[in-house]
Amino acid sequence: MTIEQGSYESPIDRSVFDQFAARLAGDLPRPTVVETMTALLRQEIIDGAYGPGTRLPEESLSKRFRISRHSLREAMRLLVHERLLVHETHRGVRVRTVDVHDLGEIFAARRVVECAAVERASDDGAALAVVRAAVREGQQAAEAGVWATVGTADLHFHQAITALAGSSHLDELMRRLLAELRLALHVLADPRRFHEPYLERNDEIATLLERGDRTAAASALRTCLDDAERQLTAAVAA
Amino acid sequence: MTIEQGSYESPIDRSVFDQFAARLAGDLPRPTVVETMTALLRQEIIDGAYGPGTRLPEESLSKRFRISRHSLREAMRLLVHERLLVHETHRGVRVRTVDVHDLGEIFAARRVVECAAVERASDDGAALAVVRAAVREGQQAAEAGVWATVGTADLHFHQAITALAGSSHLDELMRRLLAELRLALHVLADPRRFHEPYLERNDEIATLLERGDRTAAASALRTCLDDAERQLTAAVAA
DNA sequence: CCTTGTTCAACTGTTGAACAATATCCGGTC
DNA sequence: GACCGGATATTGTTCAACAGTTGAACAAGG
Repeated sequence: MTIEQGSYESPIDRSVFDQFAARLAGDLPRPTVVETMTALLRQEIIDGAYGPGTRLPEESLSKRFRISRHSLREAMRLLVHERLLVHETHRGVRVRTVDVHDLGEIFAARRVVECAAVERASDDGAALAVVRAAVREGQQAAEAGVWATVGTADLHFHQAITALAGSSHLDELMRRLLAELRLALHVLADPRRFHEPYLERNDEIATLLERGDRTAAASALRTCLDDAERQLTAAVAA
Repeated sequence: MTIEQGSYESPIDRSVFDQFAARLAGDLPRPTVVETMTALLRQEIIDGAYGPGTRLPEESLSKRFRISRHSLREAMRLLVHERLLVHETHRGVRVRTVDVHDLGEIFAARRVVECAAVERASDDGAALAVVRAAVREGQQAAEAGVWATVGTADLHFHQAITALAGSSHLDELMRRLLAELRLALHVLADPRRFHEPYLERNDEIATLLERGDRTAAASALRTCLDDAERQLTAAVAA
């Protein structure tokens, strides 16, 4: 996997921006330009629209979406804060590249948070139902053969696991960790080979949780995380 | 405790800004205006310079520090992202007010993270030394009678506890949780009465950790957190 | 008395232009 | 090929301007 070092160029995309703004406007008042831009950029980045390390020059991007440099800068600053972009003074921002060390830190945090969530899970039927739903989401995507969606479902599964702890702060932390992790997922050569085994393993974890056997669930979860870290580390190192 | 609803006004303070920038410049190249402003505002907020709910109008603040509205906006947006400020479209930003519900969420996350850190602590002598140092910092501040510093030392203690997990992500989460918590600490009528008992309790936890008795340490820590939450909840509710 | 416009001042959201500061590229020199 | 100076491109920062909203004061009407 080569590292994309160029910078993204494109003609005017104001329509994409407006469309995204409309989608955000689903509920409350018209979203702000900065809010829209932040959400749009975030989506594009985690979708892998700009390979790791890609420069995002202020002028081209602001022209592309027909927004001012100021609004764009505010949006990018937020994404830097979320660790999806990295910023160097007078050198601009680039899409974050997740290296082996980063992976280690991500999984270290995940082990603590997810395992704790499982061990201390309250008997919350609703929260467990979300876990089960994520498992099914993955199985259906697998039947349809859409392996990218299987990957997304796997992230949903772990987000649901975290939610068992009932802490919005931990939910938010996991949201960011998984977004960061998704950056690394783009380097996978064979998504199916990576994701498929976890369908059954997640199913088993969900079943153990439904039976109330938290210790066994935590143990299985920990093994999953260890394996995933090993595989991803190998993939990223290559 | 009355809730400050006014907005902060003050004459020009460019000197304060420059001084802070110089302090930040200790190591690397001259810090950016936005970086400086973010750090300065963050410090002022957690020091309680602007009571909870205080409005921070863009124009007065930017004039006060002689920086542009844009730079100020970027700084404030970051602090909103850190949950120290809250933002409402067209209504500006206010200093966050931590209510009883927020306290519950903060402590729920702290219980998970800190207890997990203690239970899974590696036998890292350096990390334990930091814990011990925080205990001593509190004891010395108590001897000097500076109870605000005792409170700060207590936060350092819990930060050091979290560091036992060896995860930069968890360290960062705890940094934010404790910053949020500090907002609530300002409502304490009698800091000494609140902080003093924890000097000995923290000492005991550190001792248990040094002996390698993680289970007992985790148990003691959990009790501490429960008590602190109860006290703070009562204080905030009043 | 309460509710419903109406008006106005204050503030935020957003943009464009301009200039300073710095990094990067490029050609010349040794 | 390594080092140096200047041209160029980007980022950092400010100022000025204007459209949109909010909040409050106030008038009109039931």
